[in-house]
Amino acid sequence: MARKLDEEKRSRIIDAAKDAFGTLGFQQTTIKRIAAATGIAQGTVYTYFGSKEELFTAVVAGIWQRFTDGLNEINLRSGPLTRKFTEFLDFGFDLLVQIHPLLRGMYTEANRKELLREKVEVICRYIDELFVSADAGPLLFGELGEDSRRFNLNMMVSGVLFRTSITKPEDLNGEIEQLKSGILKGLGERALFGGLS
Amino acid sequence: MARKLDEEKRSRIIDAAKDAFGTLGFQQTTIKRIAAATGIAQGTVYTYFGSKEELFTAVVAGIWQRFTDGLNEINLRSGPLTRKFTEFLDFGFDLLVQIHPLLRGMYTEANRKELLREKVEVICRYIDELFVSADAGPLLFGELGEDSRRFNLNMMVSGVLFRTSITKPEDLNGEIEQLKSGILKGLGERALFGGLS
Amino acid sequence: MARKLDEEKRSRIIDAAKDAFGTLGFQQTTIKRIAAATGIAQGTVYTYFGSKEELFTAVVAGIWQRFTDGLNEINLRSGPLTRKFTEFLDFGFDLLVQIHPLLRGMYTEANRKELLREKVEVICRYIDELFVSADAGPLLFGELGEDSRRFNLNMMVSGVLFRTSITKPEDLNGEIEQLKSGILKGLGERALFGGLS
Amino acid sequence: MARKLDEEKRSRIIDAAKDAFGTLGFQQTTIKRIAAATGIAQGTVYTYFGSKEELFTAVVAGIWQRFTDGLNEINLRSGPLTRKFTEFLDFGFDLLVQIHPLLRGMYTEANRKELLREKVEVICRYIDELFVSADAGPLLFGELGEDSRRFNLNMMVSGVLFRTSITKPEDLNGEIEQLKSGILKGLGERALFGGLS
DNA sequence: GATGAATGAGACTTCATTCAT
DNA sequence: AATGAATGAAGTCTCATTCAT
Repeated sequence: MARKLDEEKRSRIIDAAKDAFGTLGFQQTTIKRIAAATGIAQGTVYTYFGSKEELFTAVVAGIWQRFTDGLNEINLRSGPLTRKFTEFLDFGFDLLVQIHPLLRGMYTEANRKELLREKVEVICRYIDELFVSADAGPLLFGELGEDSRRFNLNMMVSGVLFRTSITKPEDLNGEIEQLKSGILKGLGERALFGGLS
Repeated sequence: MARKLDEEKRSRIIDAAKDAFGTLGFQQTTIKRIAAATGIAQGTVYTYFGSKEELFTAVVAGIWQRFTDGLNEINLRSGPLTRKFTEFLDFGFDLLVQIHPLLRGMYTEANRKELLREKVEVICRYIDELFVSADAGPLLFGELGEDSRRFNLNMMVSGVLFRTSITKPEDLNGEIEQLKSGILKGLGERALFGGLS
Repeated sequence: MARKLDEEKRSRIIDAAKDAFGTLGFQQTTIKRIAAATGIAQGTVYTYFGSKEELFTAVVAGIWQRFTDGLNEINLRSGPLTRKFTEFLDFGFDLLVQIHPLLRGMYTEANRKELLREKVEVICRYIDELFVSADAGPLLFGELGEDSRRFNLNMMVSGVLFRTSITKPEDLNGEIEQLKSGILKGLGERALFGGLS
Repeated sequence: MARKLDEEKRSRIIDAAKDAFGTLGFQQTTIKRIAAATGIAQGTVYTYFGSKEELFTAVVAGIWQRFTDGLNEINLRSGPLTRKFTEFLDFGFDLLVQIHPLLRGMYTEANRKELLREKVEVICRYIDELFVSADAGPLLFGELGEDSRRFNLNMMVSGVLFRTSITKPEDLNGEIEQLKSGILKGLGERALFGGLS
């Protein structure tokens, strides 16, 4: 037998690619750089991924996979809404830190934009159901109707992604803290007004 | 007279650049294309702008200038909050349609990100003051505290920009209609609940 | 036994290579493709042939071997000139169909050209002897002297190879029919003029 | 005004390309090499020719143009068939020396093959008309019918091209001498037999 | 011996920028 | 000041060959 296709190497490439795409965006990232960061030859990247584009897609797919896996796991747990939502926030923002560098790269081409829009939709639906199933819809945005609630939720999620994507890596942790506490503070205030737990 | 000629040529370059950057993004836009669209020689672009990057910045600056000019003008008008805000929305989204293609290009480099963050801040402050000075803060996001109101406002503005930037040009008008009506609907519902006008 | 396995694998490689070189030419043929077609690993090709070039040479050598074997066999048969020559034509053109795709690859490098020149020489000598030994030299190109006859013969053979090599695969059979009938028609007409059989 | 597109530079590129394509074939020839031989930057080649393929085509077109120009000029002259044909031979072979390196490159791709086949057709027609209009058809290949005469002529022209394309550059002059004298000798001998001048 | 992943040189082409005219 | 040809660095991807397994 010859050397086997190395799952670990594949994942090292993805990691390096994630960093690089993140730091420089899709266009400015070079295969050379990714290869160097992985410690392999340029050509070897093409053993694992057919093209730069394919590599990018694989990076995004991997992250999203981890995200949905995490959501499912959280859903299986029992516990009050507050805890579930906090867990969701922690998990989601943790992952966002990792996605962060990639977000920018996703604005660029039509198909990737579509990808992103779709993901946002999924996230919003997840959160909405979380609250509605706990009979706590108003916690989200007060006594608005369903449409308005969903609209505001979508804006909120979109806003988080936007602010994240225009934040420099070194400021990211601080920014995320602010976002989290901003969200939770709003929930808390509404709970006060609405007498919800 | 020569000066006037120059200014006019400079602005023709900026116009062509705006279109091109918009259609293709920063990276894929070539100076050659911009020059051709302007009807001048490639080299001449460098008489007016030191580099592609500088040209991009100038394009953004131009748009922003028009935006703040517009805001000031609206402010000078008198009228009820509702009308002012509607005018603001109309004006802002109109401009957004024009910026739209450029937004993407602004996520890419550190300095551009900072630029964008700054602009968002300005917009939020403007809206907040618009409502607060009309004594209509709660219209925005209910009876939340000042911090939460500002946070939600920022998320809303960020969300609009995010959604806009992941929308394909051909879908843009529809998307903007949805955003506008979503915003106004929320305001309307809050007015009902709060008995505000 | 091991030896036998080897020989068989070697010849399978040659067959795949013949097809590949034929279809795509030397440059565009990849070792990977040949390996895949053979059902072995890329690296294994190098166990049997030192380089792509060497493999190409082996392919040509194999074909030529079959050609000379065929000629010898025809020579051993008895029969009138006409029949022998027709058999030669049929056999030669049959093989040519198989070589066809390779011909192109032989114009490229100096050593291969020399190879080709040499083969043409052999073919011409064979034909000339066939006719001369049957006392039918004039059939070939009329009452020309020996030198001229040989020259014309060489041109004819060269011409066949040339026309073949600029014929697209899908037109090859038609072209060969034309060449054959052109050759035979000439012989027939000369036989009429010269009263030869 | 800026530097003008330089016709002389263009032709220097073509010359360098002719040599390179000839020496190495289409595939192995690199733009880098051509640029270096011309003494310009690699990128500059693309100012004059859109692609390597386009450059190749231009090279061939240029040569063919000179060829047909030459034929027309010879046709305009008056004089006996012998002189005209000798002039044709001299001119044709002179040019062939220059084409020589390119011939190989023309066997490779379908469209180029078609090109070549077409050119051969033109040449044959020219020669045939030259002899027939001088009422000297039999000089070509004896008393054969029209079809056979044309067939043999085509084989002869094809044969010349074939032999030329498998001749190494350093042997080319010798080879051409042999081809010329072989052709002329055949004509001479037929003239003797047929009593033609 | 067989395997096929790894290598890395190198190919074509693009394009921001420069600079001779 | 305007022009646009020239530059050359750089990018993605291919592939013959090597070599660890």
